[in-house]
Amino acid sequence: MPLPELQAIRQAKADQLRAMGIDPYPSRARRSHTSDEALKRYAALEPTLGQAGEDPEAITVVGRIVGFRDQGKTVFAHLRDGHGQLQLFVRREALGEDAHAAFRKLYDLGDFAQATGHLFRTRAGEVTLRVVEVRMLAKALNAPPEKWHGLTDVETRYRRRYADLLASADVRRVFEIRARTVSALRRFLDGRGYLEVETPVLQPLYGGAAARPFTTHHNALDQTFYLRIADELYLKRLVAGGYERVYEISKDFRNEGIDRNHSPEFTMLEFYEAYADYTTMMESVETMVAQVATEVLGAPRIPFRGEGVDVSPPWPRRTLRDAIREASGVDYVEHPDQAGLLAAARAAGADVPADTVWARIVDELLKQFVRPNLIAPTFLTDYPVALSPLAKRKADDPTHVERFQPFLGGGEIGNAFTELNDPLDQLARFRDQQRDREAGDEDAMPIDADFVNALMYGMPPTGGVGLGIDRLVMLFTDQDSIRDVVLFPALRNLPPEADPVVALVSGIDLPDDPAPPGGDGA
RNA sequence: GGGCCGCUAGCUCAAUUGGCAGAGCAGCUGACUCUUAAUCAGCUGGUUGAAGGUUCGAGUCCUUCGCGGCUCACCA
Repeated sequence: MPLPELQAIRQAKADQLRAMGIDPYPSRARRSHTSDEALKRYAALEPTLGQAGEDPEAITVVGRIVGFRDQGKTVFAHLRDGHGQLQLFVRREALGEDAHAAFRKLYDLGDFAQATGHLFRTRAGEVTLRVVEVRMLAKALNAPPEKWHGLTDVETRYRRRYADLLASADVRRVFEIRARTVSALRRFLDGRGYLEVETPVLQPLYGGAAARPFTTHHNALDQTFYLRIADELYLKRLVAGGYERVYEISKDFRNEGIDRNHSPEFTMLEFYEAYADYTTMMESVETMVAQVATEVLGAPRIPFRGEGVDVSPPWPRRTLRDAIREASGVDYVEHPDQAGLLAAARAAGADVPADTVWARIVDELLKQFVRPNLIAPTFLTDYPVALSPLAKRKADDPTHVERFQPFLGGGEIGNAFTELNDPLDQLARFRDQQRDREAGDEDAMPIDADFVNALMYGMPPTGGVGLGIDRLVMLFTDQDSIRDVVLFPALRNLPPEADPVVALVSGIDLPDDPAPPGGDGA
């Protein structure tokens, strides 16, 4: 048998259609109404219709067959399109005996079909199409997942997202919200005069974040390239070049662990504004998130764990130092050396390895004591300079930089600062990074001489923000895992011999000399 | 990478202390003129993730491997 049983049965039905002169994969479809347009049409028409309650005019709809209830002379089916679904009422006397028999025997759940007929309301009250003509648009060989439970195995859902999507309206909704969120962010920035730009994904030198890159190779140039870990340094070059407001929505890549909050490729929004500083950018962020939430979700409120969290501006602002001090009792400013801070952190109950560097201990205090409680939107501001090699120092406190991170739902959704535009300070910070790098810190940034050169031409005072789009979408859709807001999350390859899809497809025997499309078997 | 848990029919799930691998959905055959998780009768469908081992006998116990989830470490 060329196909497993279930697929072979459907393939045989396709062949029967061909034998009847019907192409099971026609090139064109016709539709006069989407499902929601049909429902609206009937709602508007119903009061004017007589006793019969039937639309005298025929309409044509298309979609996938998602329900099929055969009662002999009558078949009820549901056709789902991108806008909803519509019930079909398929009667023998309306369709003719042969067409009716063909519909009953040769159409299956999952097939795409086109139906023409008249709208009416059934006794059970559902607006339904009384079908006078039906046509196959695409025969499905695989049966759809179980109609009530859908796909529950998360691995299968991620590997075969198409099956997940066709089985689950909830999953489809998540990615619709994602798309609308990205488009609302664009609208917000476009409306404020930002220019959307595209900077290199393949970079000869990576930078702009503390992370390990993916490395690749260009054959013709015989040169190593890195997949970008951030857009920051390129976008600031553009500000130095004279654009006052730029943004990019980019896939960034970090060669690090994968977990609920981390994907090796993820989507980041970065935007930079000349003559702004980090306080301006805080206003932009809180306004943007609230406005986008209103546009996408209907209110400035995210559905956090079923509870909901208000994201209306203004968001409270607290310095990192105060937040840590209040939550843990540790004032890191009083412990400028590693040993002292380590002892204080441990005394406060933090779990910190003995060899943790000073800046990382501060980060641990933030993570362990502060972050989990930041459910309502909050800006933490003013970070120690050691944590932020691209941010500008505070004028009144050179040990801290003008940086903030927006927190929401117990996690950070971004990172922002008044950008460092002093070329020599930037060079010094790069050199510090270089020293960390030589000391074995693989995440430390390499020196980007060309970026320093750009700053030497002069970059205006600038505020910049990076926002994690995946995390924002997780909050907007109340999903706990980044994999549930990424359509095709990165997964380890199955060995071919263990992959059921490879087994299915490699087991298919095709005719030696396949007939031209639509011609075989006819 | 470490620890814990999981993998049974196309899909969703069962299977007592180790004792004949089952059900629902889907599918096939048939019945049925307003159903909507339609219903009714009958039927098909399995290398229990893979390979070894223990045993009279393994879905179940042991070992190794594969993939996934959670978690810790690293990070946004």
